[in-house]
Amino acid sequence: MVDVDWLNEPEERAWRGLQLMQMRLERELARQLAAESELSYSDYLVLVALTERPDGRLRLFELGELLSWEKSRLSHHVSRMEKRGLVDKEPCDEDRRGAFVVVTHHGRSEIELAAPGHLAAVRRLFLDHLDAGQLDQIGGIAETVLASLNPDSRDSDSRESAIGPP
Amino acid sequence: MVDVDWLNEPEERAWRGLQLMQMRLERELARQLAAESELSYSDYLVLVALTERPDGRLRLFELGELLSWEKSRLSHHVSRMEKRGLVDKEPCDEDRRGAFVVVTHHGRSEIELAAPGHLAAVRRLFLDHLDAGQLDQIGGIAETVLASLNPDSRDSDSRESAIGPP
DNA sequence: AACACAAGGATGATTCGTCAACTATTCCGG
DNA sequence: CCGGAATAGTTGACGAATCATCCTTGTGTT
Repeated sequence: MVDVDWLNEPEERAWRGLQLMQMRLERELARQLAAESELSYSDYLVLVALTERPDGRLRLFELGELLSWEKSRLSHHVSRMEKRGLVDKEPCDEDRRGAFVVVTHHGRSEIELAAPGHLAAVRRLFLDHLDAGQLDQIGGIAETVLASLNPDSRDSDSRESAIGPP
Repeated sequence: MVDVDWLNEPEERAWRGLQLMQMRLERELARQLAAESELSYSDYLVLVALTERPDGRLRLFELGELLSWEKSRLSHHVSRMEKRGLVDKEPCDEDRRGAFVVVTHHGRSEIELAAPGHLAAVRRLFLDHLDAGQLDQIGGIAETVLASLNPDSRDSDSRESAIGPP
């Protein structure tokens, strides 16, 4: 009825393909992690971020920014992980509102256990199908798109609320 | 400690970039849909699949395959959509176990209302940053990866359970 | 100093997705 | 025609994500 600016064929192929691919990959990886470790994919991402730090610790809000997670999700998730002994929460002295998340021994051993299988799966399901040029293409595209999403001081879309930006 | 076959730089850039990009895009699109319509992103996908059919109807399992959703998720979601008057469920005569999902008037009008804004967002956030070559690259990569994921009669990874395939 | 306001997090209700188990029908081999 | 398997879909329980709200501490203004 209404005539809309639909996607043309290559656009649709790229967009839908990407979406479907991503969903299937994540599901497959989640499945693999669940099967071969005690970690969910989310757990894995948190632990990766932490273990990449030399001291294995991050402020909650830093972790949230790294993962692009909402603070509420992060708070809930970290609490669950804490209950399972994968991380600890420690108060922060410099800013007494804040807290650190610290990976525990158990957390480290779990991710060291999980990583090889996970990485193998990432290769098998995804990376192995790409050549170096494609890898680069993807990397570049992702960077571009992410950069455009990022609020590098942008007013996002405060159209009619452009009343009082001090 | 354990030395694992970590991703090298271009691999990591591509893989993490893609993941992050996808998450951010979906969040942004979900946000946009929520703001400008009554539909969630999932609702939108269901309605697109249905309205692409000339008769606006699909068997549940067909819909499930199209979206790559688990049947349980689909069942729950369609029930919720039915309660909101976006779709109907109709029994199937040829196979009396089965059922059709049919888009309603209301469903149609909601998606016709939502589509322009959504497509505009897809363009603004994603497609506009790509040239034709990149579009093609992405499409091809997605196809390849999806093909390798698909169980075209494959035994997936039944390694040691290769005992009794009748 | 006193105030409002922003930032870092936590919490509880609700919604959504997944898992396992279940019903009903159809398919197929004897 | 019968009995077991596979298929279509539902259901309930649980884990996970989101939303709005709230509490505490920092920051900045006057």
